[in-house]
Amino acid sequence: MARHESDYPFVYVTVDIVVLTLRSEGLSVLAIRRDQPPYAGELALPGGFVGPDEDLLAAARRELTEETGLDGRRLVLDQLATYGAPDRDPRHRIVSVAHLAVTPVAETPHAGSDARSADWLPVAEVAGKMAFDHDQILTDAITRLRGKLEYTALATSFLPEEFTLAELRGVYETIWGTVLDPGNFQRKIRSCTDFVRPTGELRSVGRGRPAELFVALKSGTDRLAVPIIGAYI
Amino acid sequence: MARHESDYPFVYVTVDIVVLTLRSEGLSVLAIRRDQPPYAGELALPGGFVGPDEDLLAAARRELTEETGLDGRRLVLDQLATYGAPDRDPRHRIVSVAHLAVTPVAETPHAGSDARSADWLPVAEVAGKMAFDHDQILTDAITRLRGKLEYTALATSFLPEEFTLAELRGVYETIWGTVLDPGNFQRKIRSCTDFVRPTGELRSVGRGRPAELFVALKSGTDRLAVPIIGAYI
DNA sequence: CCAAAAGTGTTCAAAGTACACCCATGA
DNA sequence: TCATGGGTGTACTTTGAACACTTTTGG
Repeated sequence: MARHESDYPFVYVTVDIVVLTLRSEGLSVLAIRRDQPPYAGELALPGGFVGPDEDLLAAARRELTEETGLDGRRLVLDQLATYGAPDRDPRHRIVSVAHLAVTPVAETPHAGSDARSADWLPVAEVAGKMAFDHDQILTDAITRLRGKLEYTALATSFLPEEFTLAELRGVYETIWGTVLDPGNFQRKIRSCTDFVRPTGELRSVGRGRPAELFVALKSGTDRLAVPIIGAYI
Repeated sequence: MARHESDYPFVYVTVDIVVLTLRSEGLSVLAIRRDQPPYAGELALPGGFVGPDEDLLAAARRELTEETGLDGRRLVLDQLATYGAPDRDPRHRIVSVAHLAVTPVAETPHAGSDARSADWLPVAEVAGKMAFDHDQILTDAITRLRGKLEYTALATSFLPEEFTLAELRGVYETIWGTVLDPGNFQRKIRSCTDFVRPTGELRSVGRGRPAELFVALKSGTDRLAVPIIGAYI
């Protein structure tokens, strides 16, 4: 602080949100198609300016609702990282606080202001095609997600309130890109006393023995006492 | 983005840096005593405004040098989190991007502009006594540090270029607040092929068999193939 | 020689892995 | 009854924890 702070230029501060969900096509991200320049017509993450008296997390939640109409109640949202390269936006100096959100099988989003469309797109499909530095933000979000699956209850945030262990296993398999042994997975999850709880009800899906239903004991970002698998990859 | 961005107010963006090192008193943080209001005379983290065309990380490195005179070369620095509660600074709306830095046994810092003094203080001594939301930032930094020791090479950043395994073990013991078995630690570290490399030289300190010297194979924030201990706490 | 710290060996327990096997359902 | 997915049993392997023991120095 060599000079007084009023000598320093103001900066625009925005929030961007990487909303992830699982669909039949795999891990998908909520992307908007920009209506206005710069990058008009290109894909981008939902986001917008932080209000003058607004907390960063509140701004992220508000923007998400405004731009996509997604209901924020069962949504898990927390801060990812902040991106502030001087040339990341061609118009102004904009520092953006990126957030990571996870939501259960998604309602269809509807485009809000400033966006031609808002849609779920498989992450493989949008990779390398986003405006600004949003490709980097998406990459960082997925890396963070893979890590968080290990030591938090985040996997349950991809599922509805009640789910089977096969569905939970599918979350890990899709996001980690691995195949997990159903029997060992079952034992591992049931042995964690702070992760999920069986409801006692059963659900029959097509052929096969009906599966027991479970509910999550923790919210998405809460830490588990024991990590779930033990190795990244 | 309901309105055009120029309708939105500007925000001040700063960087704050939690610089940590190990001294005889334990884990210590670089704290300045503020010269100007608000919070004049109180402890705070070094930090300052981001320049108009300056990257966030570059701003953190510059501020650290300006305010404390610390040489940034062997310093490991990366982003921690961003703090933006509307009332976190009584003067203006300030969003601060906090950074975590780790440095080997420290030179004495000298106070720079806007600070009466800059000093290493044990973290237990400053806890609960800092200006703004800097107590929270410090707490978050230490939590992050404890986690990063597990899966990155960060522990070596607390040590000079050459160190013994006993010194490395001391880093983990101090920061985790645990006692580790010297024999098991030795085997564990030597079995990681991507963490440290013995130089072949020995160093004798007081009594006891001389210890082999090691150098780090990775920079502080690089991920290790195998986590070091296996349990947080 | 003795104390102290470095480093190695050995044993035991816990956790993860592989896979065989039984259970319950729909077609 | 057969295929399919849920769930359990079990043997094997790997990893970590505890601790005895040897090595190498300074006093």
